[in-house]
Amino acid sequence: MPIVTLPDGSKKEFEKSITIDELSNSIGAGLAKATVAGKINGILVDASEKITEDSDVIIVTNSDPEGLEIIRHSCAHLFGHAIKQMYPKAKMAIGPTIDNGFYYDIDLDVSLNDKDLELIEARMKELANTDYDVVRNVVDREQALKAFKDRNEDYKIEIINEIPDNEIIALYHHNEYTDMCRGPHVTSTRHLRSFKLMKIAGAYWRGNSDNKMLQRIYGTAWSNDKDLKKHLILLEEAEKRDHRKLGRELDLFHFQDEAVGMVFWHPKGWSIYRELEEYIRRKITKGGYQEIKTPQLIDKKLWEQSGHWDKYSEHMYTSEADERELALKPMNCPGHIQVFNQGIKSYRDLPLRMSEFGSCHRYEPSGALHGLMRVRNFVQDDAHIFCTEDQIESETILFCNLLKEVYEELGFDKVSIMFADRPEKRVGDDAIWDKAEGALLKATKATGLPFEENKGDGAFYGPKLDFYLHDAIGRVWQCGTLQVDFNLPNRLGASYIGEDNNKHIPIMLHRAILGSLERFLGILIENYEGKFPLWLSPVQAAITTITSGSNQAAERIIEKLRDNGIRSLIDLRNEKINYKVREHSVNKVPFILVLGDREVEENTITIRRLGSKEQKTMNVDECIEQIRLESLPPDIK
RNA sequence: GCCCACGUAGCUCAGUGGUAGAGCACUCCCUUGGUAAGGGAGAGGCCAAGAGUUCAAUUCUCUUCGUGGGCACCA
Repeated sequence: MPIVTLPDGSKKEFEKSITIDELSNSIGAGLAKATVAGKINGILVDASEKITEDSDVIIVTNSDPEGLEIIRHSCAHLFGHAIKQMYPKAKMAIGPTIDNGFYYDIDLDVSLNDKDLELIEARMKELANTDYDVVRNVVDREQALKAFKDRNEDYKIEIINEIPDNEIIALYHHNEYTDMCRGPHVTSTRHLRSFKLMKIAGAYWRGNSDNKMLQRIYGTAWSNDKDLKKHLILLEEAEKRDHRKLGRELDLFHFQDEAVGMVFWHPKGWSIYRELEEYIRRKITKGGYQEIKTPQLIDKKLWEQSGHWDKYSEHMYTSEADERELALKPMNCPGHIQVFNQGIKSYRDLPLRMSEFGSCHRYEPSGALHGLMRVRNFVQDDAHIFCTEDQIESETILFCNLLKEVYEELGFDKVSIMFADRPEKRVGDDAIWDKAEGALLKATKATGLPFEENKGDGAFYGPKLDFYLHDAIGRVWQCGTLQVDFNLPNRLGASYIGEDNNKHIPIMLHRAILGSLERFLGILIENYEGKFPLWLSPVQAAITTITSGSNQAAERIIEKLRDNGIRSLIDLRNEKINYKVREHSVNKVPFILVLGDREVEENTITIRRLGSKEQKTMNVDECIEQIRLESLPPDIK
């Protein structure tokens, strides 16, 4: 006679054991309809699970995040049901949930295409609409093995053999189709209504590139059609922001076959790039950094000494001259240590902050290239801080503050931080790693900023903090980084004379705020949808005339604009004002300045701002002064 | 690098086993028009590259290169 305590504290007593479904039925029809699972004493279970004794019970509905996750997972099974009907030879691998949906990896000798996806989706809908019951069945290992052996499901068998003995094995039966899962799952396919198969891709079995490549089908699933539609619209929005598309439309940059993965910057794109670089240069100069420049081509020997050759030689461009083997630098740190090593350094020189807008080449795998986001030649806003162990903390705090300031000024208010510790492939012994991790962890805590841990994701020479910014449509990008390095300075012979008059090896902090400037520009383009803040806009003002009668006056005004450092263009084409306004609006020019007879006579100009239809006529000099002030970079304003 | 798809004018895209078409952009002409496309004419393509099948290939097949979506990689 179980007594059920609900989240609101109310208690219900029952004559005999009841299932979650029965419980919600006893509360109300609306709730029963929405019930996808339950929680008994905090443990998530199927809605078919029996409550046998006094328990705290939470009913999980399709509007709960956990309920949605279950719907997504069950959709993966529904996909399995459909595909096995259509392609009985398909072998099912894994079908987990992911953000916004699910995927299923299958092994199938024919390759599926988009048309097939539509047909499979239609079959899924058909099956789901029969509202069949999904039946859960706990079995022992032998039964599970038999079930999948009978079905030729080699991958499932492999998975079963790896399930620990103390774990229960549950089968979920979708009529004739059977899948294996921890669950929970929906008890009826009536919950599976709002889904769509999205795309098909290759994926290695178990994520290992030595294994067979399977076909992965991605789907999105929601608890109702409204949410599904909302998601699809969001995807369209993201597509509109695609920096590759905007880069072409706004004439910012291009790529071509003769230099794969390397950017040809056009005047407008390069203008943004330079403005951003200058901004960072001002910020770090204020922060006590000294800028340097080191060679592109450096003898292979140095890369061997630093350990990069060993790890990354396949991803380095090489060249030969004077019977030397040279490599294009893939990063700046070894070069910076060479600069540090010139002359004898004292502890009084530390912390020494050395920065470079370092152009690096990396021979990235062809499949990794992606617009500006992943290129083979990029510039880092790189810097290395040579310091003592004691200075790690204060330098970390300084850097975190600087980084937050920069992100905020660039329009990113939300930043998250990840602390990554030693990876499997690494240099340096464990004692050094203990020291480095301990120091960085202590420093990170001292910043007072919230952070999460990311096990095993450190650089091969030291632990690191990664900084993630959140963009206008909620996407997250890793840009900034701070890496503690107890290894490289030693490998490359860096030292300073300490207070005790002995030689010491400095610690090196590798750090970047934007990461790759190319990639960061890509992020900015997408974040602002090409509508850059005024100070970054490649063209800040376009001056256009109503008729050719005002052309001379326009020429005088653009000269004044340029004298005031405002990036401007003049449009004297024999076109109607409508046409010109449209074109400059499409090109996302922040200020459209219109000059007609009236304005010329009164020495005024009419302003139209991007995104507004409002017109404001004002004195020419006042107008220029206003634009000038408004277009100052955020750190100068 | 791996799997799948794609590659036609500057851009967005039609199209066909008999050497190509639209819209926008571009050039010229008419138009001097007050805030998101005025009208007309013209020019523009080795249909990604190479090979094969065929009387004939932009179209079919293969290879290469590139792009896209994923996977793997990301110092």
